[in-house]
Amino acid sequence: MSNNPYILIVEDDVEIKQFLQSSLQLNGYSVICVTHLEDAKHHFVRIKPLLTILDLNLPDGDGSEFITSIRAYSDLPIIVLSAKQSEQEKVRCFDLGADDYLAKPFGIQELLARIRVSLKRTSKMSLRDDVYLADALEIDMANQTVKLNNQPVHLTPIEFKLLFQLAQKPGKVFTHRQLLSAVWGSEYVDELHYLRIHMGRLRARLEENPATPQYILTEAGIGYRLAAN
Amino acid sequence: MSNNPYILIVEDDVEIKQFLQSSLQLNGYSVICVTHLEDAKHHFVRIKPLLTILDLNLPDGDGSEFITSIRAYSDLPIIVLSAKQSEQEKVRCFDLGADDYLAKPFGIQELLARIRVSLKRTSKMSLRDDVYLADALEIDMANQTVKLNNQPVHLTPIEFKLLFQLAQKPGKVFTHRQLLSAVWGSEYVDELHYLRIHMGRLRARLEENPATPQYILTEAGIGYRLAAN
DNA sequence: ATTTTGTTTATGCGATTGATATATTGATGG
DNA sequence: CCATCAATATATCAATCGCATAAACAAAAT
Repeated sequence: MSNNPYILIVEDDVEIKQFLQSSLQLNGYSVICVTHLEDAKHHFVRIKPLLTILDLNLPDGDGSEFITSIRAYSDLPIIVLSAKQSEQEKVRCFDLGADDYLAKPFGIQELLARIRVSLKRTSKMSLRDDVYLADALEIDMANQTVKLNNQPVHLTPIEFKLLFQLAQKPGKVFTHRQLLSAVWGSEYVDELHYLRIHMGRLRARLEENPATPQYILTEAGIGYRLAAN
Repeated sequence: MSNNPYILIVEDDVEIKQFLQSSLQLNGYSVICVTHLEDAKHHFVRIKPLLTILDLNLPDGDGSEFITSIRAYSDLPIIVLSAKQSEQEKVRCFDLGADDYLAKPFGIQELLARIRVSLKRTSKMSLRDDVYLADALEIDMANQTVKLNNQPVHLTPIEFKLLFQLAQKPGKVFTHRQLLSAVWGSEYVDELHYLRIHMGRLRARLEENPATPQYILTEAGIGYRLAAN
């Protein structure tokens, strides 16, 4: 759902790839390796790696194309590796949106240090505050806060998870089992009463008149949904 | 008082200093140059430069000392210049808190590109560094002072960091892990009790009645935030 | 030498959650 | 239209969890 703690390595040279992979893993990072541009883009979208290590020279194109396409929608850090020492090339990469550039041959300790710097910075950036908006309901993921008609509403952790789940797709019906699995875990899919109780509590907080709910709607025999529009 | 659009150059070699200064000015930056460590620290506190270019080899000490003392309270970017190519030296600087490291001789275009990257990143983080004022509490980010009822309050370094972190975005909830990572480092993200203890100590200093805090608010299960004003 | 920080233990409090019981709703067939 | 039953909602209470704080002390830093 959110950022996975992965480092994506885009490198076609088998030796360097192995070297990077084992070094990073030894330092406690989870690593995913790809060798082609298209794979890289595909994986980036899916796993949202905490950081990408990118070799510029790839079999199916120039790595700088990767930077451009990623930077259209994400600020996650990219560290470029390249055989080229050319200053022009470095400047080009930086201006496309690379965060760092190491020319080969590089020391692995330096790379690891630069990775630490990038990761630390990301964690300080407090990420973006993605906010869900559904009618008068405002759900701030980063702050785990909810506002109703611009009034802050206090929710407990479970209540927040429930509401967040429903807000993934307003209007869509989530089955009891889906909600139980998402909030409590897959081993709780039969504890229907948990859901009832906490939905009740959630309504008590959000609904003016819980008996005739405006936001959290019941689909008898199936589950619940958040009012669309 | 607030962030001035200055770049601080800490460099004792006259030739390089001149070269940097004119290059940066030609590219539209305002520049302040100093040659000594003590001057550097002094100016940093006063002008809060958007970025610092730091030569490690200074007449009155090692530049890394500057990094350490600055990083105690500020995340403004620091780019290190050094004649040393030593990987160990680079790693040391990065881990102290440098944002980038260029070994001499370097290309001015590369330096300019790296400066652009750092500045772009800072502007995305949009942290505040002016004065937070709420009721009787005054946090002066530029001067690193805290006043309560116009009386200076003494805070320990950790207490400073904690409070400044919260003051980066009053009202925003910082998770336990974010605070632990920002103040102690990412390897401490699970030491929740550190946070509790020191928040308690901070409250003891700032809050009239620590049991019903006015400024430092708890978000149960998530983290802490500074009361918005 | 003094202040600051890390570590542990214990305790009280209030909020959250889970468990149980009871009430309410709403669809359906008589 | 009412009776019935299943599904849903709520009310109440107890167990648990998370938080705050204190105290005591060692270790580290200044």
